[in-house]
Amino acid sequence: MTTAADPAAEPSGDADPPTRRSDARVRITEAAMDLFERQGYAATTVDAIAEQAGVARRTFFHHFASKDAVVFPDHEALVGRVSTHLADSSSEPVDALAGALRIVLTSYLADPDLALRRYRLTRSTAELREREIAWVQRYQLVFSRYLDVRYADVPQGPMAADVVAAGLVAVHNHVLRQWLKRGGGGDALGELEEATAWFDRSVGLVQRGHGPRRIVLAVFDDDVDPQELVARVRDASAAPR
Amino acid sequence: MTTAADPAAEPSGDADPPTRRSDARVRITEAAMDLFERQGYAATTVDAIAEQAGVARRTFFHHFASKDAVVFPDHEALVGRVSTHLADSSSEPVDALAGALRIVLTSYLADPDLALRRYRLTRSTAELREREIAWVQRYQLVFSRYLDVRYADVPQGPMAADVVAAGLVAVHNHVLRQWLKRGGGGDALGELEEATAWFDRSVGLVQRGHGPRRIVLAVFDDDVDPQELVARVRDASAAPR
DNA sequence: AGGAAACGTAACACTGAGTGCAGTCTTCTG
DNA sequence: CAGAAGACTGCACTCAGTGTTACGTTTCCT
Repeated sequence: MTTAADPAAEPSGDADPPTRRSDARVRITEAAMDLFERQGYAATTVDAIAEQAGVARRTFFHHFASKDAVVFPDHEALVGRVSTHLADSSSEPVDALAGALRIVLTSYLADPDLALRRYRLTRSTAELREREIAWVQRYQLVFSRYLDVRYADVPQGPMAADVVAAGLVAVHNHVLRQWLKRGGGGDALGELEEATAWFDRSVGLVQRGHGPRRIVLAVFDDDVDPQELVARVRDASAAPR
Repeated sequence: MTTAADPAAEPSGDADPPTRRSDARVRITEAAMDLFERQGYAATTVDAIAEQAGVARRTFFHHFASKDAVVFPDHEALVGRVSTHLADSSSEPVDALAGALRIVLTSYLADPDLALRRYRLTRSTAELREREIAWVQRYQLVFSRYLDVRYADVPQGPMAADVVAAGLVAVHNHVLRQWLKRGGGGDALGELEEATAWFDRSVGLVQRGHGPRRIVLAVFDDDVDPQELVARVRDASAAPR
């Protein structure tokens, strides 16, 4: 069994000679996803994946640390990209984090088909769900550490950092899940933008700029021109803090 | 090996005959924690645990579904207690959830020694950390489902439910972690109370009572008596919504 | 009390994930 | 072309987890 050196699978009609650089990794992921979907995750052995990929069993474990890692092949790289984005960003904390969420969501949107297959798979397999949760926690930890520094001076800083990190991750996951549930349609990135803005508005912890939330006490004559009153309130609300 | 029926371990000087109901479970957990702490989690085999507990290997798996389950023996029951608490509670959503957090924290506080041993263990073992995160997610899901119903009418209801659930879990974990980090001292329950109150105050999503956040536009004559102005503002702020 | 059901425990055999190691083949480079 | 680097393979091994059957004890029912 595991008949090695079997050059059978090459469906894509490429003209160039078989550039066998490291397509093994790709073949393995495709074979794995295919088998997982058809037989279920638990019923698929690593042996079966290796055989279908035309690869030795040991080679599977050279590319992926475990059977479940094949379902989330590049999360590690994504965490890295998010970290560097935050390290390089100089904008307001919540804006930087919103940018980080955008990076993550975009990576899902880049291949909707794969995202949906993974979604169906994780929905049906408790083990994979746990693994995914562990990944999400990685992002949350990165966020929390990032905010810890910026919230150093505010009263409940470290706790606020944890809460805002958890909240923003929840926002992202909510938007992503809605998108997945409706089969990948609609403007998920727009919804994320809207959702982060909503979060920013609704959660009083965010510390945009500096100082506490403003309260404007305006005193007018009771015969003030209504139009002028509206204009003044508008200007005061829109003014930079 | 695995010398069975070895009635050696009975350190507690009970007078009654060895009521061998299910002390095997207790013996297993104690043996496991002991070996995990001394040799590390990965280096301890289930065989070794069973042998030290004076029990057959198969018996271990009759009591615990997996090697890691022995570290979190009664989380399932705790999730159940939290669920029923929420189902029975008729107070304001956030108060009910604060009560749920109190239940969870109290269960840690009930046995500080065990909590601290578990903490050290999970800190040093990635596999156990993942498992713990999965448990936390269970609570968050229960919270989120609970809030989903109560936030059915507000604009961003489902998302607010996710965000508040995540935030409250983060609050709990923060308080718990602080308590664990300082070795189990101080009034953790009091801190939790304070922290949930702070969350309630700071997060505008909480929807205590009903209706959106108020904006009061007050118009006064410019020769208003300052004391009267202060009094009126105080009364307006303190008024029930 | 006698007997049956329920349960905890035990022993055995088996599958399958993951690891360590030693060796082979491919490919890139001087 | 030789040689180094790295990808791939084969094999043997450990250990987690499962299914099954069987045995003893406890408990509960008649």
